[in-house]
Amino acid sequence: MLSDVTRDFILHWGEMGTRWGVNRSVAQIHALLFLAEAPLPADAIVESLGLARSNVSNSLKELQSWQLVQVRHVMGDRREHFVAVTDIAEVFRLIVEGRKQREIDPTLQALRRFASAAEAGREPHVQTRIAEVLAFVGMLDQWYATMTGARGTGPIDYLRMAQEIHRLLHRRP
Amino acid sequence: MLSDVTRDFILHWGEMGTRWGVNRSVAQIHALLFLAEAPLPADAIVESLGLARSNVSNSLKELQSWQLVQVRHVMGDRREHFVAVTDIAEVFRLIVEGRKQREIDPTLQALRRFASAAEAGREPHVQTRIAEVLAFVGMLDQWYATMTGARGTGPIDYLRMAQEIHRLLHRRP
DNA sequence: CCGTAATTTCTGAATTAACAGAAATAGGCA
DNA sequence: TGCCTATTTCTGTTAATTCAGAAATTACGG
Repeated sequence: MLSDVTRDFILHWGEMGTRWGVNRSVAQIHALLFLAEAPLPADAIVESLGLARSNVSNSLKELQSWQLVQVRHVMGDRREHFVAVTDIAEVFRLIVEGRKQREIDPTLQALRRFASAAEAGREPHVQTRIAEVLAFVGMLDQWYATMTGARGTGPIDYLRMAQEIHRLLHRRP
Repeated sequence: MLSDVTRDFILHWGEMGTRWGVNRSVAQIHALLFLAEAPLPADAIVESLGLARSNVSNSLKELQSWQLVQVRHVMGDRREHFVAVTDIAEVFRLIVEGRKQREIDPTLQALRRFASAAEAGREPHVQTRIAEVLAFVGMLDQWYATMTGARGTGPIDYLRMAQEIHRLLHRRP
């Protein structure tokens, strides 16, 4: 049985998921595992959220492909148990990484094709605009690589650092 | 009649839109206006993309609410013409700003409620996790405010700066 | 090697979102 | 005021997604 807070958190998370192109079940299961104290078998998820077994199974596979959820084995129990990454900064990183791989990278590819085609074409405006988009997305990509590549620093450290630097640069003379 | 590049760009943009929770028509219209050389009346959009007039009307309203598209009036023409923001960095900023207002801010509110409720509750794990999420989202929010609040600097300058600082800090001794 | 429990895959139903067309409204001009 | 054009709102349909249940597969224990 879920507590009120847990239930509300899961519902909100699910709702947010749908807005960001993630299906509700996946987001809810993720929220549940994120708050769970111990690894949960699929059955427990089915009971807690009232979803079909198959749905839970597919959603868990999806979450594993994002590396947000891992399988654990419990001694004397044949079932698989699932845990979510609980470090919120790491969760964030994994989500950004996943979207990058699935969407930004292909978009970069596509933009490069479009840019070539536009150069060959007869539309200076289109050529310029696409070149600018390409440059911008490329820069975001670089920036992301930098941010996550920093040895020993997670996104939180990075954000703190950026803030601090900004304060130094912009403090009143 | 659209050129091949333009058409492909619009299709790709539309596809990306759906992945990020934006409806296809809205994203396509945005792409079309983004590449357009001059302000376009709704009819022209209908013809170019083969959408229903009503759909175009609603989508334009949506885009205006994001400030991504503005209305222009052309002398001697009663119809409204539409232009998109073409500075890609500004487009990026507006999208982030929109999502922040519509989703992050309400989420922050909700998280604060959950955090209070969790404190009152009897689940230390839940309390800790939610507190961490709240802290992290709050930090992102701050960071965003800093990034966009920088006088005279757009996201591009900010990204460049961040990269440069990172290089300085991490260069081999 | 067979039986059982666990899990995944497949298929169809149901829900939701996107969209076109019709009807209604607003805005200007004679 | 009355007409014409542009635009929006409303409503029903279509398409896409989500999801449950059944069937199939896999893994394990005896």
